[in-house]
Amino acid sequence: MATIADVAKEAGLSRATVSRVINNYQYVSDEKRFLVQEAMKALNYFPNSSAQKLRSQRTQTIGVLIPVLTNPFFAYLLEGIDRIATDNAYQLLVCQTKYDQQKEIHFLNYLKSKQVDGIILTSIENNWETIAAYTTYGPIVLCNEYSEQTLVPMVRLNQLEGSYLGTCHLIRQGHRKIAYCRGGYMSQLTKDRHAGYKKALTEFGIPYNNDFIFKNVYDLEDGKKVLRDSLAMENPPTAFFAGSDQVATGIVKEAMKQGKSVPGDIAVIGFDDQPIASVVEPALTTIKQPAEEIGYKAMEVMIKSIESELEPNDMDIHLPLQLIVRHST
Amino acid sequence: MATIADVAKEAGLSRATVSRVINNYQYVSDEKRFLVQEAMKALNYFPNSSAQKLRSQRTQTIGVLIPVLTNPFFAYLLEGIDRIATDNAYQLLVCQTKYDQQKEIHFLNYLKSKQVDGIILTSIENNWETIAAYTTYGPIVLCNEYSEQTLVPMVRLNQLEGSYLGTCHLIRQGHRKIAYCRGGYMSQLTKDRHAGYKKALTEFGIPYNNDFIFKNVYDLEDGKKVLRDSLAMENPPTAFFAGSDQVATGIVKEAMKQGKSVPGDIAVIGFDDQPIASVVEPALTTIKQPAEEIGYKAMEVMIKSIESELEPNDMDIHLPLQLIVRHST
DNA sequence: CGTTTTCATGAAATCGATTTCAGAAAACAG
DNA sequence: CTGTTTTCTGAAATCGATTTCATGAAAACG
Repeated sequence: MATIADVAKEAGLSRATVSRVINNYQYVSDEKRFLVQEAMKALNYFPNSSAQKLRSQRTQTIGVLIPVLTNPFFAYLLEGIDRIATDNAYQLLVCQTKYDQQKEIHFLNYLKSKQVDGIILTSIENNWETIAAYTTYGPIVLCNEYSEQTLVPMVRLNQLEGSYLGTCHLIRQGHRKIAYCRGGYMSQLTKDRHAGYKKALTEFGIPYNNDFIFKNVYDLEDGKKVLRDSLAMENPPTAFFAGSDQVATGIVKEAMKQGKSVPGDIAVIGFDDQPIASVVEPALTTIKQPAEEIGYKAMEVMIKSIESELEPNDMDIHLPLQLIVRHST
Repeated sequence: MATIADVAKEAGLSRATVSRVINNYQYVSDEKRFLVQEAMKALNYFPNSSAQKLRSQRTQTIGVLIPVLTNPFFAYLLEGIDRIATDNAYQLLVCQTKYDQQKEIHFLNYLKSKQVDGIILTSIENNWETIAAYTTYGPIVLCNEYSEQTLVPMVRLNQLEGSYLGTCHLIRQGHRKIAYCRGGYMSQLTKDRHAGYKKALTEFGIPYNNDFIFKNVYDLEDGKKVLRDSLAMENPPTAFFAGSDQVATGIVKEAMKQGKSVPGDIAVIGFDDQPIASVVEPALTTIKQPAEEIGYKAMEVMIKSIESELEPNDMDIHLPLQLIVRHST
């Protein structure tokens, strides 16, 4: 593969001038510019990107840490991030953490090795102090998941309001025994959702029942298990608030299989509004999260961060959540 | 950020020795190795990855070209690729082509700029000669999509057999008016599927009807439209063979909405066996494609390619397809 | 017309690592 | 005890670009 020196020789000019043409610097005469371009074509030249990165100290690459690619919510989030990245000539290094602390640290170190210009976190596995330490090495943007601090920009939804809305909806449908399904680790997002659920119960004077909290629930199969477990209870819940549409779908499918009617016997409400939510029968009532939009904003803020154009109100961007009522409630 | 020179100074040794410790070269005395490690810790040193890549001419990065991230089939494919990549200390540069020729070329050029060590193609947008020209610059592996050549390794399924199996199944259920939905561009994969469909018809003496071929059909909404269009036909098909579970789901949902019974009035068969296939009611009969396994194999072959350990039978790996009969037929 | 800007180019330094080469010290063999 | 091989280390070259600095020519200015 030809190098910049080869091109310079071919064009009868210096490496500096070739470099100027590559980076279209304004003060190059049309004549020389043409010579360089011809030489580049003749030699089929492409600049070595590692050399460019090393010298310029810019990688035009953003690391995106996501738990799992196959979760549609994150796929859409990534789609949003990618859209803005592509428009601005940035590349994405997609890093799956699989909800693992070590992996998260490993990927954060890409900032230290200058492999990426910045990192977008869509989930948080380590405690905040650990992560905060990395802000010295490059911009970090939080999206979807968040933390109670103001050190790095965040793009988020009001999760408390989301679960509050959903729970109120269930209560207004007459339910008083409402189960709530969540993941394992109590992240800020999880805490807020939990708080919204509790707030609704409290407002309507419904006692909080710890037996109605299902933990470590992530996917469709987990949802099915939740429903089966609940039926084995002495005093089972009549409504379920799931942490994702996958889980909600699992609950609905299993309920139907067990001969229960939805929403007659059991009401279910999901989170996300993924395509699956309108496919399952009955279609899911759900809290819509604008995944792609979160991605757009996060990447926009990241670019501003890199170009030091961050404004105060970029630090905490809120996007609206929306209750979508279908037929599962 | 500290450099290798700082570490060398701190440890009272040369840069070469530090480098040897980083790359754990065997001939370094325990004493010096320890000194270097201490110095690295003390300075919180991480090697600059661009410098490493430039000097070693290895990026440990593979470019993966996929049409769209939000299509679950490709998400699972990517998941498979990522699994093997992670296990072998490779990173993935995920590149969405959005079925665009220019973008595909753009990403292939990463090979020329030595930004990636190799490229995995999961779809093909340009003609084969164009792509073949890039094999000079680094290994290319074809996965899922393929071409009738033997220049680069391929990991694929017998698509002809897949659609043949599916069509035969529909015929055996008594259908003779069978529609077939496909995308726009006639790739080899699309051609083979089409051939399998035709082959089944021919074997059972059913005439091929061009009106039953629906083109440019990709997602759920397209599927719904197909069903509506078909109902407007004078002599509508009684069965549909869809190119993906998304499309099949759209057909099923719309059929139910239009008051048709599935599979009573209309039978539908999908492709992929995505999660959605078992969620929709009635659950889809489909041709299961082992997406993750394709990803595993593709990345394994890529690594072999890079390490020049490719064997003749790695050049064309076939994985089995499977007809899964559920309730939509 | 002399002086200051602006434009255009090249030589050389630089980014931060790895690798080659050469030589010293230690281990081993005869 | 000498000669050979193996182990260990450092100086310097190298990977392939960009950037700084210097310089001369051309244009603009008063």
